[in-house]
Amino acid sequence: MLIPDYSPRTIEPKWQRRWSDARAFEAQNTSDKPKFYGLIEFPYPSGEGLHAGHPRPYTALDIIARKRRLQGYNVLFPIGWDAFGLPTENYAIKHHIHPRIVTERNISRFRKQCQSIGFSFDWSREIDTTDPGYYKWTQWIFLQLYKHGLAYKSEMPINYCTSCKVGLANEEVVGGVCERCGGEVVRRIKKQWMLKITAYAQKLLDGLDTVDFLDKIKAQQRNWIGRSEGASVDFQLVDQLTGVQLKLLRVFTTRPDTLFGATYMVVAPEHPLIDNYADKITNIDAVCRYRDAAAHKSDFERTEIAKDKTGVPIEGVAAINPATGNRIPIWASDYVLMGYGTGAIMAVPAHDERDWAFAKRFGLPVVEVVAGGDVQAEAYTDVADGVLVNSGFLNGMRVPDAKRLITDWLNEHDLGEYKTQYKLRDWVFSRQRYWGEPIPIVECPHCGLVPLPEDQLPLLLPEVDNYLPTDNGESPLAAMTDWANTTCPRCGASAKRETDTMPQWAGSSWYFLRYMDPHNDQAFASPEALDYWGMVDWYNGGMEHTTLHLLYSRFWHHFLHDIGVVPHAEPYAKRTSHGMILGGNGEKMSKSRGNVINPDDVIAEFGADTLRMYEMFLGAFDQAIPWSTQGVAGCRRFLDRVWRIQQFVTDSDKIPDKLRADVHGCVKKVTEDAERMKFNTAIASMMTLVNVLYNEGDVTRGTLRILLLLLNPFAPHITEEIWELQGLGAPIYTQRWPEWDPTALEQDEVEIAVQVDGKVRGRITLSVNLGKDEAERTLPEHPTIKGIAAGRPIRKLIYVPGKIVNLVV
RNA sequence: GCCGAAGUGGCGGAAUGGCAGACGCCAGAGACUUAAAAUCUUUUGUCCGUUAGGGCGUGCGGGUUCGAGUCCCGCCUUCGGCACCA
Repeated sequence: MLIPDYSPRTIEPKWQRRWSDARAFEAQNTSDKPKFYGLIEFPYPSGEGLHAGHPRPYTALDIIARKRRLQGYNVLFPIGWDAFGLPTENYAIKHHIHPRIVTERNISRFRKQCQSIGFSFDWSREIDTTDPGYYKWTQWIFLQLYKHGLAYKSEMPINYCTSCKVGLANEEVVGGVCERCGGEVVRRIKKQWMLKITAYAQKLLDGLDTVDFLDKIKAQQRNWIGRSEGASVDFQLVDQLTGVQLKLLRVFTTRPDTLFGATYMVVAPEHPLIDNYADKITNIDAVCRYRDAAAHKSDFERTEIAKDKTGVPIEGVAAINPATGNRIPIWASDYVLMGYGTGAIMAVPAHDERDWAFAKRFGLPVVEVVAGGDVQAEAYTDVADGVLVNSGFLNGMRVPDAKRLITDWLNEHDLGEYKTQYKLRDWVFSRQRYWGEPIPIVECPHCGLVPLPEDQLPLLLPEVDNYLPTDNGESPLAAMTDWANTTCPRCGASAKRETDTMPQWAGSSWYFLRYMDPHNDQAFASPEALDYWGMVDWYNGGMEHTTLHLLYSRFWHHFLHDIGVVPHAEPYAKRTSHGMILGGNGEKMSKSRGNVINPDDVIAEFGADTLRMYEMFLGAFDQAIPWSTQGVAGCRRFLDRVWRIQQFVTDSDKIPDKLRADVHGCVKKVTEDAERMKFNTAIASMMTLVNVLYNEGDVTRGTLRILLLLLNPFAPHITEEIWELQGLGAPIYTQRWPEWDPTALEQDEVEIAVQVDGKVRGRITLSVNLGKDEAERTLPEHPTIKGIAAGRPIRKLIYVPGKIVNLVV
């Protein structure tokens, strides 16, 4: 049969139009079919357009979505744009273009690129977080959080460039200086909006037991939440000169059993104790100097264990160890962080590595309270087996018992109690930026913080001329007095709007709910839609989003569930992750490294189907992989071979007997591997099948049908085109996924390897029905086995049916 | 530093504790062609050997096991995250 050339340039736009005209991939909000909601992380529409990394997870879930449709599901596979954010704003500042214009331009480029790859997104549900119709509901959710006491204002440090006089994102601070001007960056305290995610720490932990996330994702979230059990202990502070009792200093410890070994205390340099007792601290100047120096370091720099510990003694104020009654010194050191626990610790140098390093550095006493190590040589941190010494009434007890006893004792004497502590910190929700959702709160001199009434949402971003933050560190909106000055919704007095905006995380914390009912202007989604589509069945994204976006969105969803507006506590039933695509040189793709691959170029040269195949074939889906342009050609070659199969298709709907095992084996492999995201081996098995078909030269219409159905989710355009050319019926997207016949895969005999002491020395063909006992009895007499043993006595024979025979000689 | 991963031919990678290197790329040889491209056939971990065959091989060092790329202990290196990039 004469066939036309394979021309992706022609057939790909053709099928994209057909699917679009037929609304082939639009999800129905009511259906008799079972539902499947597959979700990818919606992109940030950057100025650079899609790079080769984007299509990897998109193609993966597109394969799942297309396969599910063929398997008879009503599939929701949506797309949108997470379009607020810093890069757009910085671009707007630099080029004096409104960020909305920049955003629109970027979105339209992204949209076009996604369409050219043939993703089966439901374009009728496209959303954009910067659309007032969308961010109205982001603001609405914020108001609910506020009304339930989960949004509050608190003093938090921001990075502040002393030269540009603007607040900076962490990313804009490089090596401790401002990325743009190289100026000095300090931490400045500013009142900021916070969300009380810590109130959900336990729920977020417990919820993990109910969902199907990869273990490494659960592990990272658990560690991030960082639950630890211990005790809070109050230390009496005293004036060192007069001995007069001052306030209590509270610490959290996971090792209350070591209380007798607490020989000093350490507070974070920002600890309020310093200001409270400034008049009593005799070396207050030195302490303040130390505090200023610490303000220049990040938490990350401060807690590095390898570096030398720094610190300054707080003279004039001491603490009383409640167990020993001893007066112990207090130090300020930056290895204690204000953000974790109480910002103060009891130091037990004998049994904590950081305390040990600090004590050695400053000559503080090290007192052993758990026997078993040499605490003058190194900290002894074993908790399981130690026995208490030098610890009064705890002596002779094991660590776990001592923990209980001392905590009970503290409790009885009103000096402390059992305490569960989380590493998780509340979420700083303010940004001193223009391109974000305005926070719908008014600050009234009489009423305080007043939420905007819900009927006034959305609170629109005003038009401003200048997107630069103001030189006192306030948001650009603060300079927009027409907008910022308003009246109090409660008392009508003149009042001021909140001028900080929300972080980009806000819009992405609930977007998957909007897809369920994107055009609803009465609610963020109707209860029916939420009920029908929830939960997301399969959410794939990057590992880099595990601890922030994924946790933030789980938090919001738990909250929405608690106030009764969504039907499930957890948003995502299943979460998987993909590896990054690196540049050809093995480094992260970035403009500055000059190793960015643009999918448009690949499509122009090889076609979208080749791009999709290659992205899925180049390696294990969950691992980072460098791009190889040569590998792309191999995938195109495979599609060419598939195309040319048409030359020798015979007019039979049967699968030839001799090919049944190959064809059904491939159906099984592709069906199962796709579910496990083993796309590379699924493709390999289709390549193997095509090689077999070429070798046999016997391709019936029946065989071709199955090959095309299997390949369709991976390479949808070429398969539809061949299907049509060969007259195989209505388009593939209306067809059914094939099933394999297990009987086709059964074999009577199997050839297995024979090992001697674990090394392969020969092979033998055995019946698959040969039992283990029978084999171990009869095989030593088998001529082949005897030959392999070569006269040596067989001491033992291990037979694993269908796998191996191992002789021990 | 802390948390989570990864390390296998020239390259990307495959392998429920059971034949290491499937599939693909690159490279070599051959066929077709006036020629080239494309395509097809074929070789390809490495070392010794004419062959038969054998030695060595999954980051490094130990261990468990009849058997380890896979499990355990200790290292090294690389990647992701570390809360205002998203």
